[in-house]
Formats: sequence, structure tokens, C-alpha cells
Amino acid sequence: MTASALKTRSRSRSDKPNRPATVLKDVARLAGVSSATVSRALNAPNLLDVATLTRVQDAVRKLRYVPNGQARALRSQRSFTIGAIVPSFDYALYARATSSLEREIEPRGYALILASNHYDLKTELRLTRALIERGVDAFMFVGSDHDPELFVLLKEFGRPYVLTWGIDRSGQHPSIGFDSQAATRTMTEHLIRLGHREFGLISAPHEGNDRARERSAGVREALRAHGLDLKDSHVQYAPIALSAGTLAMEKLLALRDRPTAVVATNDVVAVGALMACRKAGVGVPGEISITGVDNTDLGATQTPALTSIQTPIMEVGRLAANYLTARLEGTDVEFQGELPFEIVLRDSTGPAPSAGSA
Amino acid sequence: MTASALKTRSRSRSDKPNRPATVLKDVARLAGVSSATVSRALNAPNLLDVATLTRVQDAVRKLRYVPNGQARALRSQRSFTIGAIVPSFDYALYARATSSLEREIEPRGYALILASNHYDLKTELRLTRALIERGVDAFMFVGSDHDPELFVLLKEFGRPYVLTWGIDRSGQHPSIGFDSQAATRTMTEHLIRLGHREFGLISAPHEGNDRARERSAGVREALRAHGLDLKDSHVQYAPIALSAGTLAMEKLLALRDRPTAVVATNDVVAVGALMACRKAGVGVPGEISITGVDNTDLGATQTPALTSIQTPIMEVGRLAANYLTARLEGTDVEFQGELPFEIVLRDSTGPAPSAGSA
DNA sequence: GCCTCATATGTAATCGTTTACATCAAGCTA
DNA sequence: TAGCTTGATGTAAACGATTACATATGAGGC
Repeated sequence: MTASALKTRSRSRSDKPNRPATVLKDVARLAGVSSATVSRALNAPNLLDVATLTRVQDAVRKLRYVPNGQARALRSQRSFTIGAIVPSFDYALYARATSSLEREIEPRGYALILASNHYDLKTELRLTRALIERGVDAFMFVGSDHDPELFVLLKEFGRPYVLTWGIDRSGQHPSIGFDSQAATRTMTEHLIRLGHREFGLISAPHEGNDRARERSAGVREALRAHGLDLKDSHVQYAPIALSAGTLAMEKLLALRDRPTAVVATNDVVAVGALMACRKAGVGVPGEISITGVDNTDLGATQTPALTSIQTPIMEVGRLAANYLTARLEGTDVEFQGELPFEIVLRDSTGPAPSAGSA
Repeated sequence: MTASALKTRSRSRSDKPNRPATVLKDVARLAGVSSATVSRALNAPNLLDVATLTRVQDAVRKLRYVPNGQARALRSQRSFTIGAIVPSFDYALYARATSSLEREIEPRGYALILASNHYDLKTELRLTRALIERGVDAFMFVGSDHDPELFVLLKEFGRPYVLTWGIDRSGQHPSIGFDSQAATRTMTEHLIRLGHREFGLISAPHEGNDRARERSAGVREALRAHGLDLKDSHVQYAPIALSAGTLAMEKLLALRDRPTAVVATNDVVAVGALMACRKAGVGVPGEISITGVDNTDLGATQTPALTSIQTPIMEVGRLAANYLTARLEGTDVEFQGELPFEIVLRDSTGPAPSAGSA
């Protein structure tokens, strides 16, 4: 059932990029003006006489002139490039927020340069240094867990940045996001109201992931407020992958005092958990309620459809773009640091099984 | 059910990036060598006396020196940046392949610069020009549908590139991918063997999307080979979104000569179709078989689990990275142009409902 | 008719590296 | 010992734009 073929190709010499066919000076010569005038035609056209401007523009077109960004950036200290460093692209959510950022900056003449830190803060620091080296003007990061050195670096090079997904309570850093802790707290309270008393938690690993930490904290907060307990045995850590969610749920199912409600810190592991129940023949929501976070298509299309939390990820990307470009252009910025989330009730949650049956 | 707060912040002056605190010359002075020697310490350390080298390295550390990539790129005509232009990030597959590319080039000192063309070839051309302007050394594109001018541009500036996902049959362009047409042909043949005679096709819009075209062609090819017909009414075009897939399927369900097998050109619309059947109470695979392409988590976790085609997307990203870096380094490249796919049978396909029942 | 000012353009220095070429010392050959 | 090679380093000219400053021209005020 596979189609395959082999095709090889080899080259012996390096393909060093060509030097540009035409440089600014050539345009100047053809248009019969100085290089300064060509530069102005490109960057501040309204300074020029209309006749001169069109003459230059014709020359640009005729010579198929493409400016050299390196030279421009070297001299002007601006590369019109924005960097985004995300934990991973395997979780589609980060990709979408980044895409939303890109969509917003592209028409403004900025390009996106992207890297993923694989949830490692040292990697993130290294990547950021590499991007500063490349002249990236401003940065978007995810979350508030970062190497302290990162901010030293950013400050030293005067690069604007914004932390996303979460809200920086310290007030030290500009941030755009939503309250992860409140999100899972609200969700947990909902489950408590449904009569659940025995809870399970499946969380992404906490290290370098403040979102997961806050979401876990939200669950604990709600439980504590209602005098309920969350036993260590009822907390499972799972990397963001279906199989990990399934494995975690299997452990929870094996417990003597099995939870009747399981809160997962993201949709992927929640769906993994759902699969575990399906496989084990455990009824959802009859015997166990399961919830996720992020309201993905993945969760929404399950049977039963996953109750989740709609998080404003596209908005995060959009606002981050606005904030950063405004900082770079020197215009006033007024931005909403905290965005709303919304609980989306579906079919994976229901009343706790009647307590008397035990 | 929402949490929200307002937090504003404003700035009046532009945050133009700082000029770097230290430049190469400073390092040279501190180390007591010429600037050429510092440059060598950075780029060709083995040319230097060990004592000199360590002296320079100490100076670099002490001054927290970060080289200026613009200047380096301007002079050396190399930016150590690779560009990827994908149709969209909303379909997670492109994000994953790109991520795989990034993972591969990052340790080799290259950064990824990313843009999406939103399935528009003119946009792609514009983006490519913007990236060449920024000194991007090499490019990855998706598919074989491109503005002819694109290749003129790439050639003019001597930028290596590779087309991915598909295989360029013309032999004009280096490409890495799999045979989309064979994939859906194989799938369709499987369905024919299961006894299906009345087919439906849900495809992504063909314009600027050769993958969709080829996948559609694969279905038609198999049907033609078996003397079967695909009526125009049985072909629906749907952008890659659940709702579009649902809508398309609803149209197919409304047909008098309703298909017993529906091939979709991607998992997302296939799942959308599945939802339409669920909603309409149409049994899958009892009354209708449905298949997707790409073998995503989304499809695999459905009830019934979606039969699909495993495509080698991570491998595509990895090999594209290998090819491009090799071209840039001038080392010999031998790359597999065509990768295997694999049909993954699950529960959304089954024998055609017995013909006699009509 | 002179001075001022605004507008349009040119001159040339500059951004921070890399790299061709030059230099010099030391080691080796014959 | 002269001559050649090799290895380590320095000198200075690029790379291709932007931009501070200078200049020229014409309009307007008085």
C-alpha cells in the first residue's frame, strides 16, 4: 500500500547567493539622480518632486531593482522583522496565534521570523540571541516563564517585546493574554456545582510552562474553596500528545477512589483521556466527566463532544502584533492586557453519578 | 462565564533599537588584536593560534559581544536564514512540516523566516520578494503551483529552493513529497473493491492548490479505470474547515442518487462530512463510507475513526532542510524526491450497502 | 531688491562586518 | 645560506544602503 521511488541529485559547488543584479546606484544612474534621491523615493516619496519620483520609479521597474535589506538595516538600525518564539508547533494553538500575528504584521511591511524553544528556557535564550544577531526588531514570547538573562538581553539591545497567553501580574513586562487560573477555576466550580467531589487533574508538565502551572492552580483553588481535596495520586502529568493523555487517564481509572471528574489543562490530553474511557468502556459523562482547555476542533468533534474553554488565541496574536508595531513606530499604544475566556459546555460533562450508588 | 479586565499602557516615543553596546572593534581592542583576527576567531577559529583564540574569546565573553548579522550578511552575502512560504497555518499540517524543517536547520545555525500566502500565488510572489530583500538564503515552497515569475526571481538572485508536498514531474524543480494522485487513487480503488459504485468527492478548492487537484484526479483516475462515473453534482468544493466539510456533505446527502462512498481530499473536511452524517442520522460506514487524507489526530479520534492516508509530512520538512542546507554549504546532496504514503484503514469505511436494497 | 524660508536635490560619511592582499617570522630544503 | 613554504596576523577596501549636512532655486514679505 505504499508508493515510492528514488530520485537523486547532486551538486558539487556551493550555491552562494548571487550579488543582486542591480543596486541603488544603478537606479540612480538610469534615472539621472543621486543615490540619496533614490533612497528617498523608496522611503519618503513625498519629499520628492512628482516628476522625479516617477522617473525613479520607472527606473526601479525597468531594472527590476530589489533593495538590499541588510545594507538598509545596517545603516538604519531597523530590519522590519519581528521574532516569535513559541514552545512548540506540534500543539496547533501556538501555530494559530503566530499565524494571526503574521497576518497582522505582513501588510505593515514586517516579516515574521520564527523559532520554537521546545519548552526549554535556555534554548529560548539562545534563540533570542541568534535573532537579535539577525537584527530582529521586536519579540513575541509565550508565557511568563523565562530565563532572567532574557530580559537583560532585550533591554541591552533595546528590543520591544510582549509576553503572550498569560498576564504578567508583576507589572514588569507588557503582556497580552487571559487568566489561565481563573479559567480552570471557573471550570472546576462548574463541576463542583454538578455534584462532583472526587477530582482528577491531567496537566502538561509544569517545568517552563506557566500556563500549565496556572491551570493546575486554578483547579486546586476551586477545590480548596469548597473544602475539597486533590490527592497526589489524582494528579497526572502528560506531555501534549493524545497517547500521553490516554496513559494518564488509564492511571486515574485504575485508582480505587477513582475521580468522577477529570480536568485536563488542554484539549489534546483531554481527548486522549476520552479515548482511554472509550477503550475501557467507562461512560462519559455518565461515570466520569472530562474537560479540556482551548476549545479546539479536536475536542469539539468528539463523541461525546468535549466541554472546554474558549481561549482568545487569535486575538492574542493580533494584539501582540499591534502592540509591537506601535512600539516600533513610536505611536501611542493602548492595549488590552487581559482578554476574556469562555466556558463552552458540551457533552463530556454532566452531573456526578449519584453518591448513594457506592 | 468570562473574566476580563482592562489594562492600558502608552508610550510616546519610538523604541528604535539601540545600537549594540559593543562592536567587533571593541573586542579587538580589548584582546589586543586586529579586527580581522576577531572575525577569524568567530568564523574560522582553526586559523588562529590557540592562545590568540582564547584571548579573543575571553574578550567576547567579557564584553557580552553579539555580532551584527546585517553587517555580516552585507559583506558575506549570506544571512543564514531560510524562508518557508506555506499556504496557511490554519491547517496544522503545514505548521508541522515547517516545524520539522526548523528543528533541522536551527542546530546548523540557520533561522527560519516564515510567511503564508493564503493560497494566493501573487501574494506568494510578493512575500518571496520581501524575503529576498531581507537576504533569505534559500526557500521552501509548498506544492507546484506558482507564479512563473517566482522562478525567474529565484534564479536571478541565485537562491536555492525546493518544492514540497508534491513531486515535480517536469523535472524543472527540485522537489520532495509524495504522489497525491496515487494516494487517492489507491484509496478509491480500495473502496471500489469494497463494492462501492456511487462516489462523492469533497475537495479543497483547486485554484492555486495542486495537491487538491491531484487528489481529485486520483479519484477520477481510479473510477475511470473501472468504468465508473463521477457526476458533477457529486463533486463539492470546500475550503479546509469543518463547517465547509459539513455543508458539502449535506449537499451530497440531499442528492437523489446519493453516494455510498465519499472521498475527501483532507481530514478536516472529511471530519466535517462525518459530522453531517452524524447530524442527519446517516450511518457511517453502514450507509456511507468516508475517507480523508493526512491521517491527523482529528480524524483518528472520531467515532467512527476515520480511514485516511498517512502522508510523510515530517519527513518532507526534514529532507527539505537537508537539501537546502547542503546546497548552501556546497556539499553533495542526494535526496529522495518521492516519499511513500500509506493507507490507514479505520472504521469509517466498509462494504457498500447491499445493492439489492435500493 | 534684499532677506528669509521652504522645497528639492546632491555630497559624502557612516553603519559593522568580511576578506583580498600584504607582511613577517620560523621552519625546511638543497 | 639563499630561497620557498607555511602559518599567524595586520591593513584597508569593500558590501549597499541611509542620512546629516550642504547647496540651489524660487516664492513671499516688506
